[in-house]
Amino acid sequence: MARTKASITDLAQQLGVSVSTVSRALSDHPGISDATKKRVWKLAKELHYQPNHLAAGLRKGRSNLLGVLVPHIDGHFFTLVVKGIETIASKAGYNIMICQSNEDVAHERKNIETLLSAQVEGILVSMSRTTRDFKHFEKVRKQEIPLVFFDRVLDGLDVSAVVLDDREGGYQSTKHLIKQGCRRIAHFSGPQHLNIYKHRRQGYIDALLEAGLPIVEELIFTCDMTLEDGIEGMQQMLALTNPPDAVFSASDFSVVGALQELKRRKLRVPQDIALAGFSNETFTSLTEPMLTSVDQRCEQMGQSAVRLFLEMREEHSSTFSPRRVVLQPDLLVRESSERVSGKK
Amino acid sequence: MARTKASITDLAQQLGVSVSTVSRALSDHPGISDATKKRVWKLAKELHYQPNHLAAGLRKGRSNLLGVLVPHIDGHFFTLVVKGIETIASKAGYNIMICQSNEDVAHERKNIETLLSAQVEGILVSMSRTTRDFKHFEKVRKQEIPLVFFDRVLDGLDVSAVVLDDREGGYQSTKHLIKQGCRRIAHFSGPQHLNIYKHRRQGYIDALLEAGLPIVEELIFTCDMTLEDGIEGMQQMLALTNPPDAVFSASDFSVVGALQELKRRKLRVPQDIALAGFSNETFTSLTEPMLTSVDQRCEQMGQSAVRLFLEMREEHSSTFSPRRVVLQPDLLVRESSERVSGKK
DNA sequence: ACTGTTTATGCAAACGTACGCAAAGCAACC
DNA sequence: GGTTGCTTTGCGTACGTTTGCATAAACAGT
Repeated sequence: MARTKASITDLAQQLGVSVSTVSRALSDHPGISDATKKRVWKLAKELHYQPNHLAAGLRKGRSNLLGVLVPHIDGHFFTLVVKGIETIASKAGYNIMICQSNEDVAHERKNIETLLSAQVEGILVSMSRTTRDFKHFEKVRKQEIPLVFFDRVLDGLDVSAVVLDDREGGYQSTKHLIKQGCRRIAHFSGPQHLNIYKHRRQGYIDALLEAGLPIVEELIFTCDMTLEDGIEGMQQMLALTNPPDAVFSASDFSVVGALQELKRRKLRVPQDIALAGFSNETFTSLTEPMLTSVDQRCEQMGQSAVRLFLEMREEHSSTFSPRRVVLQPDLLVRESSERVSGKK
Repeated sequence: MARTKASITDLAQQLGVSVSTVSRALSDHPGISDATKKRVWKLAKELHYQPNHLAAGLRKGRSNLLGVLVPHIDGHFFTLVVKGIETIASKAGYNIMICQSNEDVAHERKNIETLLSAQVEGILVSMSRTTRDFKHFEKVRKQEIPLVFFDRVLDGLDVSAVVLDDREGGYQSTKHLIKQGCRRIAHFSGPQHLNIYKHRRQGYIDALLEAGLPIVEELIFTCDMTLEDGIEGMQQMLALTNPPDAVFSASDFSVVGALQELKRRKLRVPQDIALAGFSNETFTSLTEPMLTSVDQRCEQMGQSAVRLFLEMREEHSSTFSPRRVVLQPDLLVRESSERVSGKK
């Protein structure tokens, strides 16, 4: 019948009341008689009335939209973060709009623009790998829209962010390896302009120093953290006159590469070389031996990011001071690093 | 300075022209002189003017929003589908709004409502596990909003959908196992009210029949497809007086369970028992032996879904007839099922 | 000097909703 | 009967855009 959607005005006309009355009735405003409310609700059902959030948003100056900008949606990490974000956001009455930057600053810039036009009330972002400056984010600030970074942040920038204590993760892993009796611990690290890799490496260094062990340059392999990089890294290490007795990799993928190479050479893990990765990817508990790794609290990270946004929203922009949430990593010891069969 | 966002009206006032002129200048309308356009653009930059999509959408009756409703965002499959969706959608100028039903019909209903209020121009949905009827989707249809299902669909329903040819996937896997010399092939299957599992099982049956092999009830294990289920299933199979010589599992998780159980018992894969899974999860190429599996074309599925939406959008609703896209699965043979070391 | 065409701009009405401010109706009170 | 107070409703306007139609100016052709 009515092919075009019914609006609040249609309801008003058919009921012989004013639009305001209908509007208020629909939102269960106290100043409307129960009789009228019921009439309105009834007709609304009949006409399949569908409130228009765009219009409401325009009028109220609110969109109930939360923007999320990530490098990409595949993979373990961002997926879980997004899940955490969606869960909390929807509880708070927000819908989320997702964009991928594809690890490209240009895309990132465009995405920011898009999100702003969509009138999002806040933006949660993890920077692309190629992002080195902050200009395009300044615009967000200027509009006084809450901006929360997660995981990937530009260091030394006064912004709200929720991050993992990557240094601690690196520190704990390495310390654990030391406790297992390892003395020459190699480290596979990633691009150093990314805070996460820098910090994981720092943790590694701190643990070594604390134990009075030397920092050996040739034991640190910097790469892109793929599985293939792991294979290559392992090959390099084994070619040394004095090979390591353990590897702490800043990524689970490269540690799997290392594992494969070791197996190919019939070396035993952890007896000959112990392994520890980072991220607690699904597959770490499916390999043989199972891989020690660090859980990044992905889902919690997403949740915290939303909560941070909600807090910022409450505050007057004058009072505003960027907050930072640091999540504690969770070292999961598995077979690949358990040399001492002893109890904990 | 200007703490509140600048609107098109502000631009108009400061330039001493009408709003319509500004509006047209911003959208590069041909009927506006270059001189004026430049003036407008310049001031827009200066004031950090940000177009308001809500307002524009309201006026134009378009939101450029595409709703996506999935059971959950974690895991391999939906993640990649969403990635595919986002990629194509954003190319077509659409933003996506994501909701999770958490495998719960009640949630699903609420999500549909939310998406409709947000004035999405289409909805891409994969049903929750607990959804058995279609009522809440009827509303979407009534509003003449393109509705596209993917992966999980109610059978026998006249809706647009993009699905994998699950029967073919099951058929190919089983046929492959037969070709490898297996004669007693077990099947781990999932909830039968879900079309995907039903079809994979059908493919399994078809392949057996075609090869003149009997369908043995005790070789079919129906479960929830977790890793633990896989372990249990394998135990049941090995307890048979006449155990199988291969397992085709409708999920990669349960096939890993099976693998673990076999290893525990020191049975060799694929020599004693060959294994094949489904979904091509990341870990399938990281286990030992690597697992044969079926790729579901996740990303392509997302892309096709968007394309289907775009087509539906073009058509007059009168001409409208639901289309169905069937993607062909891709059998990936790996070590776990390669008994014949021969060339292909 | 007249019409006709082009080019550049403005007017005003929408889109669907929300809300401040009045006003109407009605009862109760001194 | 006038004042007060309460409940219920309506009027009008605003949110920021877009767009059909009208207008004005400029210029060409006869």
